[in-house]
Amino acid sequence: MSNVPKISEAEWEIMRVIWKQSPLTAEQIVLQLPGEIEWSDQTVRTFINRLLKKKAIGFEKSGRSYLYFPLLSEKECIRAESQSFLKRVFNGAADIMVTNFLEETDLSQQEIDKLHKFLTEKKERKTKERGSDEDQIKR
Amino acid sequence: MSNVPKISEAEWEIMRVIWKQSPLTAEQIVLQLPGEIEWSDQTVRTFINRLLKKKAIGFEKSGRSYLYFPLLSEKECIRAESQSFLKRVFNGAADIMVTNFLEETDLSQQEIDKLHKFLTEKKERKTKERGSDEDQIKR
DNA sequence: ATCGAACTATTACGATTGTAATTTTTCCTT
DNA sequence: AAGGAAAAATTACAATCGTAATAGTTCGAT
Repeated sequence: MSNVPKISEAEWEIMRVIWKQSPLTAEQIVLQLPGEIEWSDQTVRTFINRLLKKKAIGFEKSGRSYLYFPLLSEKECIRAESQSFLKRVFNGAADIMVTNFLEETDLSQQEIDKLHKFLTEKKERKTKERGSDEDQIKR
Repeated sequence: MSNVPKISEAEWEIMRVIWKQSPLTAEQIVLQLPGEIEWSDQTVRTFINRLLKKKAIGFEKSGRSYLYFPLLSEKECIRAESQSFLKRVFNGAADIMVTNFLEETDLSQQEIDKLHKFLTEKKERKTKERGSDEDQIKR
């Protein structure tokens, strides 16, 4: 499992479009790309082809053109990239990484609240779990 | 400001060593690399040279060899890489990214507590700040 | 059946990266 | 001063990436 190929920066843009909606033709993908991006059609098609070669997307024929759709889920790609980033930059220490982000990023009040609540829940869940964990260890 | 060059995965390993302690000779760097890494001396020296070219590190002569030291701080490199990762994978949304990490990573009780506390403090600080912020806006 | 527009596929090319080997320089030792 | 070991600098080479241009193919209209 988890043989996710490396998706390059440019390819991520393509994937994001396809994940949001699929299947799409190459032309539709070009149209759906964020406005800031100014790639020639050919460039986009190159990226599409590379994603095909990497089996990150697939296609089915439809008239003269192809309809592309994802073969990898956004979740698994995010997970793979996150792992790689974590390892590269933080040597794998997720908590340090999160702390750093919290320190460096200016989150809004709402965002902080949301995260705080999320952690409160996670704390509780974890506490409850502890019983069964120990059972398993003791076994 | 913030013209941090791109540090490749392999180069990060070198930087981590130099950040932990410097200045170091090339040989010392080789020795300080984590055991899992099995690069030939020449490979390491190639990476050192690339880091020199990128102005990520500098050196001073010492006998027949050089003593290398960082020109970029760990903090600024982490910040740059984090920004790039955030943009590439989460399209810039820091809160989503953190939530995702919290969901996906199996943090220990202690780590969760620490983060929870950190957020509690951040929440309070933010609340206090609000007064002066509004003052400034109202001004 | 044919021709052209629209698609896809192939090729290009310089930069960066991982991984070294080879060449050049430079102190230290004799 | 000379020779050699060790360090640094240069060169190598295939893979990936950004950025296209060009070549090949195919469907639809005449």
